[in-house]
Amino acid sequence: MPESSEPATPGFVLPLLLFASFRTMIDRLHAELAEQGHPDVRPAHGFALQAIGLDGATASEIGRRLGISKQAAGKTVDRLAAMGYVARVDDAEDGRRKLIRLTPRGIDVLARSALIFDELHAEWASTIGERRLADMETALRSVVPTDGFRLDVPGWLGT
Amino acid sequence: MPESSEPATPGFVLPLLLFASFRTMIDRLHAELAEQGHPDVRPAHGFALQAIGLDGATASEIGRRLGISKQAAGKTVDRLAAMGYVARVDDAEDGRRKLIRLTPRGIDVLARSALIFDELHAEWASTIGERRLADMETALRSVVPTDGFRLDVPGWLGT
DNA sequence: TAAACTCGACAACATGGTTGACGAAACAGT
DNA sequence: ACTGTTTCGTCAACCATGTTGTCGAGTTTA
Repeated sequence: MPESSEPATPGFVLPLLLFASFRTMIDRLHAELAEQGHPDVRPAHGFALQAIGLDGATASEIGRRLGISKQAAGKTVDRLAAMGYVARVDDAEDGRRKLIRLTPRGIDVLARSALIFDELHAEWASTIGERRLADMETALRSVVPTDGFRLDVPGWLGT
Repeated sequence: MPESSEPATPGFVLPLLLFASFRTMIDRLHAELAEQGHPDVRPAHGFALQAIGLDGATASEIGRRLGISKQAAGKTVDRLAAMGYVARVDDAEDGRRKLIRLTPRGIDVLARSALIFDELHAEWASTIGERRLADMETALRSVVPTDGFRLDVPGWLGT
């Protein structure tokens, strides 16, 4: 058969490469974080902490940002609070709301994550070339729906 | 400060792009599969079916291929069997083993997945250019550890 | 003031993982 | 040929992360 009817690489390879590289980055991030005093943070927690941000957020808002239910967000907040990364503070203006705020430890892990990601990015740039890496990012942007990132990484696989 | 000390894009953007594009592909795959008579297959199932393959495999072997415990593999096989995608058959030569085999329905979903992935690959090639896509795959290969793909997508985020 | 909405919490459940235990079958060494 | 070790599948208990439904309390709106 003519080779033009078959792609040079089977189509299923690309998603595997995308996932493997994503996973490689996240694994290296958490290996670094573990060495820097945050051994218990899991990938899922990182996304939740990002969703909370320096300004804090309510559980319902976190759920909206992550694309999960407010109940699920509340449970994740419970675990983060138990680990000392966030704290609930009552809202004086709205008796229903409880604002989730990052503790200094939570801020620390976010700051370290940003640094580590920059280092990993620089490492990849030197491996595959700054130009090619930038081109890859551009290419990926053009195939990803533009309506903002949805951060609901976990759970999306199940149910 | 000089802009050279700051990457053009913050480092955390790249992993988000990688995940978003992986997710986009998988979501589109399953949207297509749902239309083609497989509405109940979830991403996690797809990986397990791939691990089983046309030759079949035992639960322990599936666990090894996916990087999960044989017990977890057994539970996933239970669900796949309940949905009619696989069947357990006793091994005549080894009384301990039970070979997991794809049913015709299981083979069908694998075949359709391969086709859909090829279509998606072609679509991306026409969007971002065949050359650039091939270059991207090459670049990704060079930053992903070479020791084979680990397919344990679910669960890796948790625990 | 009354109705409607939003918030956080509780309960019950599904799914995809984990570890530990255990009997049955196969294998390896004396 | 027996015995000890390994492997296979399964059961049980548990954890993490989701889901839906419910509900009281507080806020907003008509």
